[in-house]
Amino acid sequence: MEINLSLRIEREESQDFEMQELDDNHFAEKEEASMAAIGEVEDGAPLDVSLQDNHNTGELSVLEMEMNRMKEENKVLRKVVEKTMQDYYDLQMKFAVVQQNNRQKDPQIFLSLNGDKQQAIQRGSNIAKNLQKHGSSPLEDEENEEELGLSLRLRTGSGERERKEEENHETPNLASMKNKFHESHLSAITGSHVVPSPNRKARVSVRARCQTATMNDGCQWRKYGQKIAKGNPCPRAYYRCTAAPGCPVRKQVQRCQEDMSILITTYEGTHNHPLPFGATAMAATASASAAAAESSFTLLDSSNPALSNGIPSFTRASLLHQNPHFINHQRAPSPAAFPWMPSKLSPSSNGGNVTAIASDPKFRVAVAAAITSLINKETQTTQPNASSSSSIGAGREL
DNA sequence: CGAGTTTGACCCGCGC
DNA sequence: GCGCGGGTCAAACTCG
Repeated sequence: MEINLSLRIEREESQDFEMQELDDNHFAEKEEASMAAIGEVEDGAPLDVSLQDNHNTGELSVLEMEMNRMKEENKVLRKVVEKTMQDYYDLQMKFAVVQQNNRQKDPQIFLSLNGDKQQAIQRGSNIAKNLQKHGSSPLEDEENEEELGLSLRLRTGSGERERKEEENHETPNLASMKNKFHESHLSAITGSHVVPSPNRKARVSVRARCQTATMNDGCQWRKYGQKIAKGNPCPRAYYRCTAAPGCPVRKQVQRCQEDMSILITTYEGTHNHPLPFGATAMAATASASAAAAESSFTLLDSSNPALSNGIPSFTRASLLHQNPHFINHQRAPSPAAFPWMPSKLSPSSNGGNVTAIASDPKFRVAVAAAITSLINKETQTTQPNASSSSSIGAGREL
């Protein structure tokens, strides 16, 4: 199974734009008010002292009113940001569950963020269509990824073959792309021949336009090796997660040969410790993938008491690994709980690319669209369940 | 001095 | 069996 999450991020973040617009309005209004005050002073040619006092106090009151209004708006904006984060986290949890349920049905999931919300929603409906047609072709993906700001690919297939496919994907040429196209369609037609291996590890490949050496994903990494991979002059760097001792998660970072501005980061394994909120976005998919691999064995037993509340225990366990607050609050952890979290949950904060993505309303729309299409498909093929309907609700709410 | 990076050596799987 | 290539190790080095 391969799930492809592609996140398209426009350079101009809408929220930033809105904030900017808001600020501009404030400045315009403020300027207007002060200009009006000045105008009054200028119009009133004889400058009486008491009159000037009146003007000063009037200006002060106008400014105070402005400040109060700005405070109110700041509060509202803060609430919006908080709600966005909370919604995203909830969706993330639900997505992991849904993805687990669909692991054998859907070859690819494609999320995109590009342009306005309407486009995102339209793309969301395209997702559903693509899903019904065994997912978008690799060629389309390739074309799409050319436009990408960031793409997230999740795979749970067995090691070497997929690794080679990934190599092909990273250094595409016409022949290999043709082969891949043919291969994927063949496998889609004849059914998946990827036999789950007990030793396989979940791999999540993220492609992002990034000028820095590595993408800031909220985690703590230590470099342990570097290699020049064949066919790519750019060295591949190997990182190990050092956020907790013994954490098995590793990542490989390599620049795309075709476009040096694209950074390909491949994550492997599941974190054995709580993650900063930003990092959970990627870890959730990796963990869900790992859970899917595990489920091949644990779910074989229908009498397995692991299932409760519609959430398989391993899924909940993996969620708990990432966030111990899941049971108690089912929402984003407070910064106090995780001191390394960025204290300001604003899209423009330096908490990492993922944090910015997570708080992007377009991302929410795209996630909602993808989840909705997934669930729609699921309800068509299987019986509806409680988590699905709640997810739909969440999706619609977004 | 501890943590992180660099880099050559080594291990292992795979194809021929 | 051998060579190749990807992945990892570990000593040396750097940096704060």
